[in-house]
Amino acid sequence: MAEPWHEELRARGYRVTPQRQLVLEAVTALRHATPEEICTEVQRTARGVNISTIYRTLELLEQLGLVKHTHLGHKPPTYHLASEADHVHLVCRGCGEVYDVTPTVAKGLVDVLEQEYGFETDVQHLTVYGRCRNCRTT
Amino acid sequence: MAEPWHEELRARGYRVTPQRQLVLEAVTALRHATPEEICTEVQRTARGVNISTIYRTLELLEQLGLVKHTHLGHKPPTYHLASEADHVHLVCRGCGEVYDVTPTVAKGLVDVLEQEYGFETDVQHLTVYGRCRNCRTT
DNA sequence: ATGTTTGCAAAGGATTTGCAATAAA
DNA sequence: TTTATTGCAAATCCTTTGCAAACAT
Repeated sequence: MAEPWHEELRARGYRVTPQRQLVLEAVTALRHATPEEICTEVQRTARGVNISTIYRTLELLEQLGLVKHTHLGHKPPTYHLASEADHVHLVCRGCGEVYDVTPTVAKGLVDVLEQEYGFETDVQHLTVYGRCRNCRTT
Repeated sequence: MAEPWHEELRARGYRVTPQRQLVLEAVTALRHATPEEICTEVQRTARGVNISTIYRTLELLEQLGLVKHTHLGHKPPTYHLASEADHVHLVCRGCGEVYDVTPTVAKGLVDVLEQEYGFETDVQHLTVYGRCRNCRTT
């Protein structure tokens, strides 16, 4: 229970609550989960937790730099741990699967945008849509 | 008024209405506009047009392949003409500006994903977040 | 005339907010 | 005790849907 982020919270005048711990655990366990899905996961342990608490907690955790969110197509934003190695998301239009791949795949893109447009790419938020190997053959 | 898509519509049993023409004109004029913004634009000419008509029309026009939509961050989907040359979107986190750039910037990325992961990239739906030249210097 | 399309109002899903009660410090 | 946090309900925002009236063909 002596997790480092507990002190981080208190130092900023926030409080460590069971709800906040559970949300962080859920984000850790689920990877790329929507608020709704996180809520369901949290409620497996603590039934009473309200969806609005989930939203407020995710906002706080993101502010603290513990989690991040991405927009994957139509669906609500999905959250994942910030500490996870940075990755690029591949979203398959066929099966809907989300794959994480190394940011190095985007090196060429990043370099071109930098040189040609002076644009600094946020690689961690890069999402690529398309068709995965499985769905292309079927 | 003898636009080619009019026949296309009728051929499929749909009807050519003022609302549909206005929506297409608005999408043409605005580029990357949300349904809300398109509605406002349309209403400058025809006040009575309802937002639900905008949604239904955009859905129809997209089905016909005349317009496409993209998800740009938090905001509602934005629509643009399908006939516009394909492009990659650069979204600046600083000023919110959306830049269109040639899909060739993604060649490296596309090739790597193809070779390493067997993933077929949908370049037209690629959106890159980051900071534009202006916002980096300021 | 016939069947599509529209405007309106109501329903829906996701997210936010106000507030009194609860719990962390 | 003090004040941040929670649960609840209501409010908002965006989008969809049902339906009768209006319009394109």
